[in-house]
Amino acid sequence: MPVDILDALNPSQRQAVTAIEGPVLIVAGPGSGKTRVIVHRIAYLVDTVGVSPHRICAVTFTNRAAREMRARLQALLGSRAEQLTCGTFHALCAAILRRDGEAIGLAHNYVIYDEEDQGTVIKQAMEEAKVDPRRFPPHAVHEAISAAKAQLLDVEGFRLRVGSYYDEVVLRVYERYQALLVAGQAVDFDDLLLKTFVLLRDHADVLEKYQGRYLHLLIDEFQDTNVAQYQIARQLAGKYRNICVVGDPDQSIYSWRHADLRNILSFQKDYADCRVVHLGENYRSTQTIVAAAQKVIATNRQRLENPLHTSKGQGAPIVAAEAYNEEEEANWVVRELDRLHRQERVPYSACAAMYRVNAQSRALEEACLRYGIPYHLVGALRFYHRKEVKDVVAYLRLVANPADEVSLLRVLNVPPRGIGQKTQDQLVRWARGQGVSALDALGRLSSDEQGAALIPSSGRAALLRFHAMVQELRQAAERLDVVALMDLLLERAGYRQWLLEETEDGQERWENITELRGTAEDFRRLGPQEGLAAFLEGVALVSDQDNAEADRDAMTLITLHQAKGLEFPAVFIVGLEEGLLPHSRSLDDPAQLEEERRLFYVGMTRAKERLYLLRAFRRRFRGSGMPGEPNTPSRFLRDIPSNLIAMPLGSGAPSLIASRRPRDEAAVTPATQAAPPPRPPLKTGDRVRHAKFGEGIVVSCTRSGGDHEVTVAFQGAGVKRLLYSLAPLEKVEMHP
DNA sequence: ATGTTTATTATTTTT
DNA sequence: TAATAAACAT
Repeated sequence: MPVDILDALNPSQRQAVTAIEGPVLIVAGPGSGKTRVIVHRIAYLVDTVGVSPHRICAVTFTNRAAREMRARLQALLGSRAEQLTCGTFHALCAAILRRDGEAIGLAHNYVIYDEEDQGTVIKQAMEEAKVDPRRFPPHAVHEAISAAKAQLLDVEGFRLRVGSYYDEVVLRVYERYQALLVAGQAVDFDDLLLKTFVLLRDHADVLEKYQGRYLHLLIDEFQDTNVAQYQIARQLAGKYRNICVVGDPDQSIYSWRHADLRNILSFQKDYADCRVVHLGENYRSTQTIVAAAQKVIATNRQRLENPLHTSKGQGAPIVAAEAYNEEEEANWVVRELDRLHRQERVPYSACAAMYRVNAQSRALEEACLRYGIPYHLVGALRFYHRKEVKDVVAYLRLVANPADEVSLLRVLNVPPRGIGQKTQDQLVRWARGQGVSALDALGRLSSDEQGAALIPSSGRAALLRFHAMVQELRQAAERLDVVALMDLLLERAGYRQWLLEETEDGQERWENITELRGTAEDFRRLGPQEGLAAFLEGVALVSDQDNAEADRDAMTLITLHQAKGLEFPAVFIVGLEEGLLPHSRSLDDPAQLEEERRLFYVGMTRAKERLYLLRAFRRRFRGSGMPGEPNTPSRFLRDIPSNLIAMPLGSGAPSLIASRRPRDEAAVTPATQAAPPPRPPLKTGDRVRHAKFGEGIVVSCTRSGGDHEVTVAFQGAGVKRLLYSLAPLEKVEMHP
């Protein structure tokens, strides 16, 4: 019902939803109901205006966001939501290329290389181009190529832009790199965009097909799009010009992924008639938090004014505190969390700790473990990055696409088959000489005596056996679905047995394979060939598995980058120190410094009710012994008006953390809550009394961090592990 | 061919 | 610290 769709919206939101003709730019501050607007806009288009969902394309930045959007639309539109095109730019492009890529010479069964694969190809390319990987780190060269592709510069385009010796080196590698991808019928992430752009540019019929289909185009997180993505969007919107982009320049934090803020300016220039809607009402955070965040972001020079206001109450003051080191900092967080949980009935899941670099999660994790607080670490070890998962995927890729040399070399000797580096090198060289793929070269081994002579006889038999196995799998792939194929492969390759019997943590790793098998189940219904292709595409594009235990009441540990788009009633931002938040790598560049500030802004605006800003006086860097240099408080703290900041809990003195003299160490109030606990309070054999568990005997008492972990065998309640500082423990004197 | 030791080097990471 | 890669030994 149309009334419902518009009813729950404020005037500017309503404007954003109903402005359906022509180009629209929605500037949406944090917590302003951005997702809500997008979802309602689509529902409005379908329900009220009568646009077929088939003709709407919504682009998001993560698969997670796409899934969420689809789910919310399902609630509003029911099964009609299924016809909607909704996904990331990469997924959209992958689908277009799968359908029409042949027009630009892309095999229908092309593979998508992930970062690791791309790395191997780069190294190969550097070797061929005779570039010393020690002088030119492969990662940096790849980065340069990736940046070029994001600006839509292919090899020829880049050649024209070469302006330094370094560029020239990059160019040489770029040429080889691209040739290797083509030979393997493979694309990298950047190619998905670049090749789609080229396809739409050079093939009017294909362009017409997609332009004609998409009557409405919506792009979320527009501030984080790169040039290639923007240009593709322009192509798709070329016919109807109904393009709606939503973004917030102040939350642009991915310039290092080639996001280009100038896209917003370009949009206003390219679509001079575009309507601009500002969503400035924040429905998320208290006045205190909004005001502080506004002050912080207002310090940036490169900025469009975008005032934000909230109708919420003033709320609690922001708490800023200094701990002695990262361990105490983490303890402070966890103790306060525990206090919130007990005194104010705040669930753990309402709280998040955010940090600049992943390494900071460790201290927090340890503190959680120490205090028995459940936590959920976001994005730690990614499922599809695990060796065993990648191995199986490589086998499947090889079956789907025999030209994929990277995958072949990955699994050729996994499990070990006695095919060493030397044999592999020989094989590759011979294949190159013959101008065939490595797998085809294997096929020729038995008949070609000359070629065979190049391979040591010991390896030859193993190679032939491997080839026979792959051929068998390829035949089986014609009739077996993905799951059955996977099962066959695991047996024939001896992978299962090897994993379980020969490797460390074999059991655990096998379970990961089982999980992978589980995700493949969804692709069964697509039938043999289709299912395999779709599965591989999904694996390449959906690198995050957020099937994490969402039902558990646990606090969230997350990087500031990953936190974008989320919200929590209580947020702890840790590591507010010069060199960490602003990160040392951005200190010398004003533009990067502004991005660091935006990152902090993103973090602050995740908080609904409570915001804690922590820092450590000394911080150890990657285990380098003990002390760590004294830290200077982050310059960002200076931007927060002191009347919005409370003194640290438990501290008698007023906090001068937000003072204009942050270098004045004496002015900084230490967080007394994080004070070190007493000396070893108990020893094994001591008799203690606990308020709840009654009497017991100390089994052990060990230092854990700044605290003491006491294991006690209680008479009635069994063995418990307790923290001395928290548990209501009392020593019972043995004898008079 | 493969296992072991030492050297090196560290942001962020939606795809 | 810890992860990875190159060098080295078996």
